[in-house]
This record gives sequence, C-alpha cells and structure tokens, in this order.
Amino acid sequence: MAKTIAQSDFAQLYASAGRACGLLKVLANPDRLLLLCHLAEGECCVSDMEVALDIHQPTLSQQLGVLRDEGLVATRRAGKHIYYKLASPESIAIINTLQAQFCKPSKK
Amino acid sequence: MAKTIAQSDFAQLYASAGRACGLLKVLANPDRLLLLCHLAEGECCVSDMEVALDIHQPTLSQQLGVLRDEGLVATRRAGKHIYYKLASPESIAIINTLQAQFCKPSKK
DNA sequence: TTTATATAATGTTATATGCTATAATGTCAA
DNA sequence: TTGACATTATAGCATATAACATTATATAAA
Repeated sequence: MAKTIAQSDFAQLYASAGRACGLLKVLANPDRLLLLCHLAEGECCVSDMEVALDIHQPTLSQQLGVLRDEGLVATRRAGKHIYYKLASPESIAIINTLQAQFCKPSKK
Repeated sequence: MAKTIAQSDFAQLYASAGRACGLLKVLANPDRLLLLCHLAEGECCVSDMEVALDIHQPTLSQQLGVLRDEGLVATRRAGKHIYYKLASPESIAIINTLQAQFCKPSKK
C-alpha cells in the first residue's frame, strides 16, 4: 500500500509538475538566473544590474519583463530609477538550493 | 566591501550559472520531472514507469535518454528489464526543493 | 532636453515534442 | 542454436514554438 497512485492523486501530481516546470523554464536562462542571484543579495535598480552583470539594456529589460510577468520579482519606483527585488518564495527556495549546489565553496 | 565583484569572481559566477542552467533545462519538462519524482521514491524499470506515468514507450525512452546523457540517472540491467535510479546529488537537491514547494500539503 | 527604463518589431536560429518505424539486446522454448 | 517474443533504445521526420539579439522608438521623471 501507499504505492498505488489514485487517479486524483495523479492529476494533482501532474498539475504540480506543470507549475514546477513553468518556474523551471523561467529560471533556465543564464541571464535571468544571474539576475535573480544578484537580487538575492538585495534590492537593485536596473542601471546597477546593467553594470554589474554586463547585459545590455534592452536585453536586460526584456528578461526583467519575463521575471515580472511570472511574478518572480516586484518593482518599486524611486525617481528615475526602478528598483527590483525577489518576490516569489518558490523561486527563492530554488535559488538557494542552486547556490548551495553550484556555488558552494566560494567563501570559507 | 564584499559588494564589489572581482573579474575572476564574475567569471566563476557566470560558469556556475551556466552549469545550473544546464540542469534546469533538463528539469524543465513535465515528463522528465514526473519521471524524476517517481524515481525519487526508488529504483524503477522502464515498463513500470510507462504504466505508472502513462507516457508511451518511445517518448519515455527518449526522455530517459536525456536524463542518462546528463548524468541524472544511472541504469542497471536485470534480465529483460533495465532499472533506473537517481544519480546526481544536485538534481536530487532540486527535486526535493521542488517537492517541498509544490507538493507540500499532499499528505497530512 | 536628458536620463532611465520599457516595449515593439523583426529576423534568425535553435529546441522541443511527438510520431512511426526499426534496431538492439536479452529470454526462453524447442 | 535457432526462432519467437518481450523489453528498451534509436533514427528520422515534421512541426510548432520560443529563444535571442538587435534596432528603433516610446514613456516617465527630472
């Protein structure tokens, strides 16, 4: 017992996989991942990210747009600048796991 | 201090992001994700996965091939059957995180 | 008008996905 | 050892989709 998967359980599993996949697809891009890692250290405005990550403006704005549309980041305007920060617990959890796995021994 | 990113650090960051992305791309497919979740419960042979997940044979074998090529799973032959199991600590970590985030309140 | 950011429009290229068909490998019986 | 069968893997397509960079332009605030 407990090995049998009922219909409804399977449907639920399938739905969860779909949602998880959606998130994974958004994360599966080096620019976006780098952006999110950068934002994991705190709020940041677009022009600072442009300098920090060396991504040029329209590309950056486009990728930020994807992150916004998917609810991974939230924005706040301050004068001319727009500040971004992480906004999704699920994606933060994944980012943390990724950092633990791929950036482990960076600082002692 | 500690906010400045040196050149080599950036290169390393970029390399890590690339590797992480590679893994994320493999995970970002519902069939593969479901397979991995299923394998997270233990070793399983192809025909059983076919039944359990209702993916038809060539598709299943193709996706398993992707997982094999990327080193996420390992195989073992036993007679006519080939058994698969998880083989990558990084992907196991992500799967666990995903399950915690997306399949949380499944059983009390 | 200038600076900061977003969007549009576009072209190219790559990737994903799902088929059908067939190959390869192992088992077992005769 | 051969033949038939079961299990799994691959090949080869067709098609949809989306990824990406680029140029140009729009919006919004100062």
